[in-house]
Amino acid sequence: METRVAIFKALADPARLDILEMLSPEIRCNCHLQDQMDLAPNLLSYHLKILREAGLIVGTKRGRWVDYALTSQAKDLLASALPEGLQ
Amino acid sequence: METRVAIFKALADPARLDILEMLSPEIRCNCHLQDQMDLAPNLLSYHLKILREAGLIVGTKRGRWVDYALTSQAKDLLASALPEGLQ
DNA sequence: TGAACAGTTCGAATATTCTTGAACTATTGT
DNA sequence: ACAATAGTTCAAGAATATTCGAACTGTTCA
Repeated sequence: METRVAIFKALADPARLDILEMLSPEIRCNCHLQDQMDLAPNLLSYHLKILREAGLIVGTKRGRWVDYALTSQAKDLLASALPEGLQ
Repeated sequence: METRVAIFKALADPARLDILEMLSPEIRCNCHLQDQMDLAPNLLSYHLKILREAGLIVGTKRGRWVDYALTSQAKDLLASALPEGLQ
């Protein structure tokens, strides 16, 4: 149940929805998100962390940068978090 | 965009997920929810209001009671709120 | 009419989340 | 080694959301 709530909390923020849009379906380095989003770098990190902890995205280091992408289970995770009647 | 966020905020709470489950797909009077949920009546009202304002449920008065049901658009609303890659 | 009941609304207290600024880690290039 | 850069973490304050208790509206039934 906690997982379900964490997923919806993760989605319940404009900045995080924007991030998810940018990762759909492409992989983006943090630096690219940074350029597009007009957010302080630490705030961007904060939002990325929440999405990561919800299991929706994953980041892999590449030199100085981090590439973020939707996880392969993101779709399923979300689907199974939805209440019965809304699927 | 505000609508999208409101929908996910509405889903981001255990009590509200429980309520939605109970309304899937049946119509339930507030009194039934009350019996099942071990929540103070005013708190239940609070959560119902948030779901109502997000457009997910609708309440119709019947005598002293109120029957709650998922709205006909609930599913579509949610679908169109999801980010591209998670549909 | 008036008492009992179902549900909602209000204001204040509490808890949670978001934002800010500064300090920190790790990598690159000189 | 040093300076510069990309990104993260931390502590605090600000903004929101949730909870609690009490008061309120409207309906039923005697």
